Amino acid sequence: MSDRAAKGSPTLEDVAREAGVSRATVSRVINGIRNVDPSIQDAVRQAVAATGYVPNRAARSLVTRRADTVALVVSGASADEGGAEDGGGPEAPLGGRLLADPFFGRISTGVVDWLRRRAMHPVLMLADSADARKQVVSYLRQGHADGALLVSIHAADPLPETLVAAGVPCVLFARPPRPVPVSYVDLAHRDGGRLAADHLVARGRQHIASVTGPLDVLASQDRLAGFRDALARHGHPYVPCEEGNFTLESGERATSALLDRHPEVDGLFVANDLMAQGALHVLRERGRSVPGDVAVVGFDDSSAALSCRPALTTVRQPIEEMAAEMTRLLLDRLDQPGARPTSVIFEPTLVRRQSA
Amino acid sequence: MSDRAAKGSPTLEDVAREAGVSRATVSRVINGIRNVDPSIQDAVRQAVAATGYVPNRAARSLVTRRADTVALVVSGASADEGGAEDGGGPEAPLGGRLLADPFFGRISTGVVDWLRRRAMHPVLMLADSADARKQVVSYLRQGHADGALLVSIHAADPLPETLVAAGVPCVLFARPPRPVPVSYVDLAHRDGGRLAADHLVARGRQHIASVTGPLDVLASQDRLAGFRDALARHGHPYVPCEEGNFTLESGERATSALLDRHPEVDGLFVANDLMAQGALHVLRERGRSVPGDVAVVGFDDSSAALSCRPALTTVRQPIEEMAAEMTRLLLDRLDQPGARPTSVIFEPTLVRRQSA
DNA sequence: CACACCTGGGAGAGCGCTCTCTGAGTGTGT
DNA sequence: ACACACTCAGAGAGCGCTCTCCCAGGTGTG
Repeated sequence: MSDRAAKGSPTLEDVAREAGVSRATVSRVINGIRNVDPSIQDAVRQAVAATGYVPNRAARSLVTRRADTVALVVSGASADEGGAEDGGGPEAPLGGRLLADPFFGRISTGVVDWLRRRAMHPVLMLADSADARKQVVSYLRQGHADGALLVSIHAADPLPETLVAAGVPCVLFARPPRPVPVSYVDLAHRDGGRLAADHLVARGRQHIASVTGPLDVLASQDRLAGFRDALARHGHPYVPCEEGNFTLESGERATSALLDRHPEVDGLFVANDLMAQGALHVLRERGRSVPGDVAVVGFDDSSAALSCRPALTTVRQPIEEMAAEMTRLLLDRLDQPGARPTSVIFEPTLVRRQSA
Repeated sequence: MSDRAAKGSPTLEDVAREAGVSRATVSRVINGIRNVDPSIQDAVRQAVAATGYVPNRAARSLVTRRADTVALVVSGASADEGGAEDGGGPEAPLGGRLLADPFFGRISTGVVDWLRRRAMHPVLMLADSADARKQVVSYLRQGHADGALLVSIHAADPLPETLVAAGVPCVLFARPPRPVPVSYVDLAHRDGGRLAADHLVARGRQHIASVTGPLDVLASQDRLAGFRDALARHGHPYVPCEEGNFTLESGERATSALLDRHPEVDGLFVANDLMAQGALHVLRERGRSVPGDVAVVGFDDSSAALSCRPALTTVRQPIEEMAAEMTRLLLDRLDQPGARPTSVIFEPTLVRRQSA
């Protein structure tokens, strides 16, 4: 069993000798079996078992020019970069916000789940600075991975274009900010905003406002646009807004500001659950009951939605399924490099709980 | 720039021709420069730039027998396995609890952060079933990764022993349940328990109880043991306990049970922050003020500790640093395979907030 | 009965890199 | 003056695998 430690693991050659056939035949049996006599197949398989043979990945990759690995790149700006940045609110002491975000956990769950059916596993890469981005590109160009799953948040992120230009097959999570010939999965964020608006109106709310996500993020813009459109159709021409940056603390701050300016608010759409949790804190402090005085609708259906009291009514994003689909698209792309880019858009759903 | 797509990227040979030297010399320049004339070094570097050369990882790995990659294995039982399992509480709808846990996010932050200084990146693997575990072992034996960082939760997990037996260099996060000659990092969980006990006593609490983690997890046992020992020293011979499984819902359930049996409780140590959040919910429902009527101390200092109201006083586990150290140990091990296994134990600290 | 055709298996040429070995050139010691 | 070390660059042998030939033997056809 510990041949490996012993003195170099057995090679194809060893197996071939053991089975009394040629290297080529063993190779044929191990990969898709093409025209090999069943009795010889058996002999080879026995020899493999006897020698404890495991194919050497590097040698195979060298000739097939495939790594059988994909990169999962989490991209976003960090402190050393320009662009919209939260200054490290109360949830930042953990350092490296990107991976600590439950959002990322849900994505990797979906990715890993799908990949391992093909005995593949993702290489985790963080692209949070110009340097890191360079590293990612070079890593991919070295052929260590066949393609990339790119989770990019900010609209200013150059990585999607860079990778596509470098000829690296990739699939994005979320529509690229500028048009790029690349596949992606996304959520119909506008529909999500509409769902929230319809629900608040159905609950009889008259003074409806929103805490938005950072407006340099496409998803935030779309959620807000969908929300506004739907409210307009319900006869609400103006929607008070305050911008947050998806952190708990920013949700508290934005909600406070909103209530100061518009104390009459009785319905609130918050662009993610974490900020919605912050909104609940502020409302409680101010003695406003939820959903009695103010109904609150969140977005994501993350674990935060369940750990609040009252539990959040929220717009669910099927992140795991989206991540799985993203992975599927990349694998398809690798199987047939010629294919045209595609996009798959998922529909959000409203999850009703106590807050609205 | 898109040489790659063009027709096979340039090889060492191409660079050598361009620079007018031999392949070997180019290789010497590209790796640690050993005895190469400065003027020739320049020529080679220019040729590299001119051709856009990027070394082929597979070819290099084939001869060096190093993959320059490590695996980050997250191991734990899942529904299809025996062993202590929560039935999928309210936080489970996301599927695949393991990666969605913020705990994992913090670990990967620490790992990635350290690895990329060496231009390395982790391959993410989930070992949540016998099949998946087999896949992990085979993957490592194929030489796709040089070693493994193993985050294993349950005491019954066979993976640590399997990997060590297979001769795969690895480092564990948390002490292995059975003695195995392997390096690991861990927290002084007993000291954490003691910290919580001392704090509750200092706050003048007389009736102190605990919601524990699953007792098949070493860390849970140790936290409880340390807590009990310290209380005994303070003259509290008996500590009412209720077992949870680290989920919010189990924290609620355990706290309810505890309060039913011991309504006099005025100090509570909960073995992780998520369950502590559940405890706060129950206390609020029962009209017990925190910290007035009951003081609550959590464990971890996760983001949950900050999103509660009142914010949790908690025992901080420096997970990112522990993960970074784990990574460092593995890299050391890879650099000098002969070295003896080591262990590094981190000290917890008490973070005081509102709940106690 | 000669010819083409198909099937199953072996021989061998690389994939792109590293690294040892060899040898030419340049100093040093006696 | 010669032997000796020492420095630096090239030649070339693989690492373990895949895959394209190519050939042997069996089957079908005119």
